[in-house]
Amino acid sequence: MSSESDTAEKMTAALRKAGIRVTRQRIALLGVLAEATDHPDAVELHERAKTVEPSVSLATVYRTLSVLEEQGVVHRHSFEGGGARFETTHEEHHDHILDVDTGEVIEFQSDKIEQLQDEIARELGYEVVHHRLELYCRKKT
Amino acid sequence: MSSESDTAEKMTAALRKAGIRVTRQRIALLGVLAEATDHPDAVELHERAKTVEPSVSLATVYRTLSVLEEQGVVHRHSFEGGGARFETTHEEHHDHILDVDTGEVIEFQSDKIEQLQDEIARELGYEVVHHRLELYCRKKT
DNA sequence: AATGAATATGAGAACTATTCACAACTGTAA
DNA sequence: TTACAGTTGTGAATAGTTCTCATATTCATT
Repeated sequence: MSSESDTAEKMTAALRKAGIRVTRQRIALLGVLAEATDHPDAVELHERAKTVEPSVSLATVYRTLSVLEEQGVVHRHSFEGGGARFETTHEEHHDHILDVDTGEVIEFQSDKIEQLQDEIARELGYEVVHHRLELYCRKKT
Repeated sequence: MSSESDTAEKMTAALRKAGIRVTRQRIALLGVLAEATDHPDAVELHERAKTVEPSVSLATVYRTLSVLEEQGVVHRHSFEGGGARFETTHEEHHDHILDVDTGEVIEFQSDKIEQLQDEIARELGYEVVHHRLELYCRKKT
């Protein structure tokens, strides 16, 4: 199991390797991303980053998130309602259950579904580049 | 197999039954929705509706689409990139493949995937209210 | 056909999430 | 330490959608 600082360092290394500058603002954002266990949006990440590096602007948060997404170190999700939400890619691939009452996000993973997706695409002459699977659920009574 | 006017009439009936007024603008929109075989967005639906009823405004298109969604006669999709796109609910439930190169939308249906989704949710103490499954694909070479 | 009351409409302002333009600043390789 | 390309904050701009409000329309009742 890797620590938050491990995760942040790995992301930093990925940036350096790609010739992308590691600025104070980016360090702050990488830090909050690494320690986030939820799926925060850009405004929330901005709030958190400001406690570390008060100068960070929201525009920079957005710009940096796009850079990080391009570098493959964060994933952007667009769940129903509200803006995009982010998480680091240091975990295994997974999809999401959204609790429609509480807004809670639960991660799950199903090889079978992934396989079926590939099969369906293949039969239609396609290959899956990426997918989006979200289950909007309610707690069973 | 039902005709476009059947579909439009069913939608009209649903509105009447719910005590919702059937206006010229709504008739125009229901018409274009019924005959659409693609997945148009609000602006596109507005264009099409204007050819039938020139007075329709974009605001009314949006308002009516929300009403129709509440009444369960249209589905709203938020595919990656761009705004919401709509289709009538007169077909069987299905999910979508999006061709990442051409933007083409292909419909597919998989009972197995649906079952697996229910299973996964159930194991975690949830029941699926609705889901979103989109495969972003590229044509196989 | 006329009435009336609630509902729907068009126009444009407002709003939300995000990106852009640009002048000033800063990380990094030399 | 310098040089310069990449990055930043600010505020303006954009896209998609919803809201406000005065006017117009639908439709059940007469």
